[in-house]
Amino acid sequence: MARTRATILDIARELGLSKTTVSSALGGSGRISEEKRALIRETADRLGYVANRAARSLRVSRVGTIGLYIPPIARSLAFYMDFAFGVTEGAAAADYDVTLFARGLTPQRAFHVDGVIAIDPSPGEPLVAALLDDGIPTVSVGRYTGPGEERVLGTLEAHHTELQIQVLDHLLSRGRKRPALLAVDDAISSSWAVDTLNTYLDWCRRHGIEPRVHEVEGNATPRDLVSAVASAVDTGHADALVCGAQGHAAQSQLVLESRGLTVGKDLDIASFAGAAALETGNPLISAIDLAPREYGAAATELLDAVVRDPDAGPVHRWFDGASVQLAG
Amino acid sequence: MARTRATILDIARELGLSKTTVSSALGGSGRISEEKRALIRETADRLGYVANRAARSLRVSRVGTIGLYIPPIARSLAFYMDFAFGVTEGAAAADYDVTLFARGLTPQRAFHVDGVIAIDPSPGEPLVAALLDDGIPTVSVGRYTGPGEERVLGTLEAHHTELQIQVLDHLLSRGRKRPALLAVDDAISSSWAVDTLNTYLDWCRRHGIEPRVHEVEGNATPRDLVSAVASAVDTGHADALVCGAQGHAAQSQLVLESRGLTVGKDLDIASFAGAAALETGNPLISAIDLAPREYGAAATELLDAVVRDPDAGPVHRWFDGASVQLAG
DNA sequence: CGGGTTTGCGGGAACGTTCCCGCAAACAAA
DNA sequence: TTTGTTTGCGGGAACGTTCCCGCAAACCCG
Repeated sequence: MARTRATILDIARELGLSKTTVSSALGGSGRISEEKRALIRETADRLGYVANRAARSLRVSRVGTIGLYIPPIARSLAFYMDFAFGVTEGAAAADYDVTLFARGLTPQRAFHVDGVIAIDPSPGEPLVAALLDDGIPTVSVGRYTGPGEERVLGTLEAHHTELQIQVLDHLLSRGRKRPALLAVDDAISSSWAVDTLNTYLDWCRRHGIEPRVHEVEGNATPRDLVSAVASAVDTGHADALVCGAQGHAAQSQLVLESRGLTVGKDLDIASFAGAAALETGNPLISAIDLAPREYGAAATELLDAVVRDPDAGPVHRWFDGASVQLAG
Repeated sequence: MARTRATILDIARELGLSKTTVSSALGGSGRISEEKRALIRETADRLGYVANRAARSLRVSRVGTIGLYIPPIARSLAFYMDFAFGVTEGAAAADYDVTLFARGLTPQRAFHVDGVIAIDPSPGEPLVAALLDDGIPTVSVGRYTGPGEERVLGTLEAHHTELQIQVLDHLLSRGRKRPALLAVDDAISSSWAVDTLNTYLDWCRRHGIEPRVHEVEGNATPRDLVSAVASAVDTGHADALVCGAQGHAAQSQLVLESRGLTVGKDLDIASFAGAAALETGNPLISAIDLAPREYGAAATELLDAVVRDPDAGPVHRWFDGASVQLAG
């Protein structure tokens, strides 16, 4: 119940040393004999010492915290959640804390971080614009276009296009010549949604395949999805469904199997937005695994780099951890 | 690009006052004339002043941060995500930051918070146990049973049982006398999962109804769900499906509608774990809306209370924001 | 053995706040 | 006028670190 933690001075007193000695012993710097260093370390964790972060921050004017901005999109939350965990893990490794930024957060609070990671920021997002305007070191995961975009210090991107083409090629190699795209009708179209549609259309053109695009609302009801799948299969004679929204692939499988169709035999299903529990790892669905945890960790690493050297100019990195999982 | 923020001293110099005066003017305390207070406030935000949190924390030995522990469960992430946003909003109102605790976080870091909110902590969770052991003020959302449970300072619970009974009663009032429970086979059975099953069994007994429990794996494949639904409907002759896992209600609707059955007419569907985009707000599905954002905000409020008065003894609160949305 | 260099450690200031005082001026009560 | 109280503000210390110094003792080399 001891509500006051041991300080560096307690350790010093205990050993008859000075706070300077203790500090440098614990910090690794300075010239200290090895025996003393070991002794200090030992008593430090005997007393349950843990450095006061506020004091350190005040002194070194580095907060040790990164902000994480997550867009308030109802779908694909699972991806963001995993991403957030990845950020947290990467941050712990680099001795950062992660604080959550929700939309509507007053930019005031943003000053208490060393930098922020914004995942899929939509162009109109005022918080991100405010952060950039205030000169907070910011890393964008996925391209950010919008006010202040020239001040984004780092951008991390995955090879979406290449991976999507791999998936489409794989369907083709399995003889599926009429893949339909169940695209998301994205009001605040992120760069990802736009790119995805273009990739599909391009691919169709290059292969002389007639594109079949079926738009699905962002928060479609099950009934909506049933009819979308029905129109793709029955009317459009699709022999493969390519889903743009997380969860839709698994849901489409439900629809097809309930109708007596066997996925992998009668039809194929693929997902461009994998990483859902029911999609990635499902042997019947070809999916892109964005590896959200590793993605998040990579974002942290990038942020750390630009925080350490803010004048390096905008840096762009590719994330190589994403992969495709091909079915059949 | 000014990387050094204005301090309280800058304001003082600018106005020829002392730091004490500026501090108390901004903090609201002290005896200051109203004109001076206004003047100080004005120049403060002219200079873009924002208080240095580290300095304040050091002085008042209050960090201004709460930790949020989220269990690493693959399903119902959407609920946790919304809950997290709710915590963030509530925290902002009470001038807290929220830092994310993932499992595997070294308890060391936990010292940098004023308290932590643990949502649905499983009994074996070592991080939560460590937090309690270290005397960190902890609020549990849902009952925590496990090592150190007597040190939990606050518990927030929703009226799960009552709400679930309401849902079952509603089904009965619509003439559904054979409701089947699609229960989650929860390895680390949370208090919620256990309570839910008991509620259903109790209710059946009281109404002289034969219980129909169909266990579904935590991360069931679509194919698993299809067969679970099929066995409930075809073999068990269920006239209503009650789903325990988030997302299963919407998915069951997909299955039924694909088979040509109309939800709300041929069969009913209800969800005990609402708050998913496709369930709550779906007029065909009776669902419990846990109101995750408000739930999170309430958790913050409770934590704030126990942090302010840690010696008040364990406090238990009911969350009254949850509701049922009845279909038909 | 005398000069210089290295080693091991301590003193003190600083980071930006808050808060306890003190103190003069103004004001009220006697 | 005298005494007491309120008002408005400032000085200084403290929170726990880190980091720049300084300074003895030990060591090295010729």
